[in-house]
Amino acid sequence: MAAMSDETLDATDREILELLREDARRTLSDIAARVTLSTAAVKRRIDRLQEAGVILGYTVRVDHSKLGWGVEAFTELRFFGTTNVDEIVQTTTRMPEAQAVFTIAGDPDALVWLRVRDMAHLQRTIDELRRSHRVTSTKTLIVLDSWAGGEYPPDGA
Amino acid sequence: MAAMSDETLDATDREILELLREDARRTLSDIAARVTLSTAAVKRRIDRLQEAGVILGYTVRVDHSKLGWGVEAFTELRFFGTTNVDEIVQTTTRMPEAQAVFTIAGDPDALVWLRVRDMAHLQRTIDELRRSHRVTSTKTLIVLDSWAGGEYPPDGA
DNA sequence: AGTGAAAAAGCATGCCC
DNA sequence: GGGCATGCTTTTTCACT
Repeated sequence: MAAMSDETLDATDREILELLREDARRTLSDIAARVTLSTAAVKRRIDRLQEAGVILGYTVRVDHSKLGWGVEAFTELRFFGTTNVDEIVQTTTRMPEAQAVFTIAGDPDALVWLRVRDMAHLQRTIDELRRSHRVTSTKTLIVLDSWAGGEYPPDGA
Repeated sequence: MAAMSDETLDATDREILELLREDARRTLSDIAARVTLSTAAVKRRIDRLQEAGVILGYTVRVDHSKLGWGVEAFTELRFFGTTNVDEIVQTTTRMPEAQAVFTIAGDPDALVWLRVRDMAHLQRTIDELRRSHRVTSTKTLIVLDSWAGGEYPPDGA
């Protein structure tokens, strides 16, 4: 939760993170050329970022609509007074339809990012959400279009 | 938007995608061993998935709180009757605080996923959102905790 | 589509500045 | 913290099944 254990990142570190965000498969030599450093120096920096927990891992970006999961939605959940938040997250995250789960301060209590095949599937998924917790109400926002990305903070930490 | 141009993915393709989702830096030989195929065969499948647009790219997962951007929120936006949706997305996506933007069917009109340094920064960011469009109202959900991940569809497309 | 092997590219390490 | 040189691993390509 705090800043980096030892030191704050410098401009080069942030540049490297941005390059990896764009394409995590960039070679060290490619990155090295762009930040005007040697491959060894870049590798040491990346290792340090990984060690410090700034870099959590690497993943592939997939076009889910190409896989037939073309419908995206957000469902706002409200619970009875004392519902265990961990329990919500635990059961929800096991659903293959859940992309992400956010517990919220205030109203609603949680926000679930869903990805499903079609509207019928969405209906079933929402029903499942309602059943699996002590839900008092849900509201589902159906996504028409989305944009994801965003740069890294250009200024320091 | 439709399924894969040529053919549907088989179980091995989905297994490879899942392995890459867990860790996009796995070597071909590592993947090959897990799916009991040769590295060359795995490479051709991955190349084909990329060619087909199923694989969009590779990215790094970062612990934003370690970078000092520890506050996450969703802001629901409502606009005047005829506001150009593209315009909303265009201007919002230029903000470094915007992680993602979703246009929504119904109410609200859009959902913006924000990541900011602190509450003061959140306030400024929401103000900016309100100013930059013909916004009639906003509602911001502050994230207490989040979980992201989720498996790939285990069944075929 | 898959395999196996050779060539090319990239990575990892040790040593020095 | 950075660079260079070197041995090792991985990727990439190709001929063959």
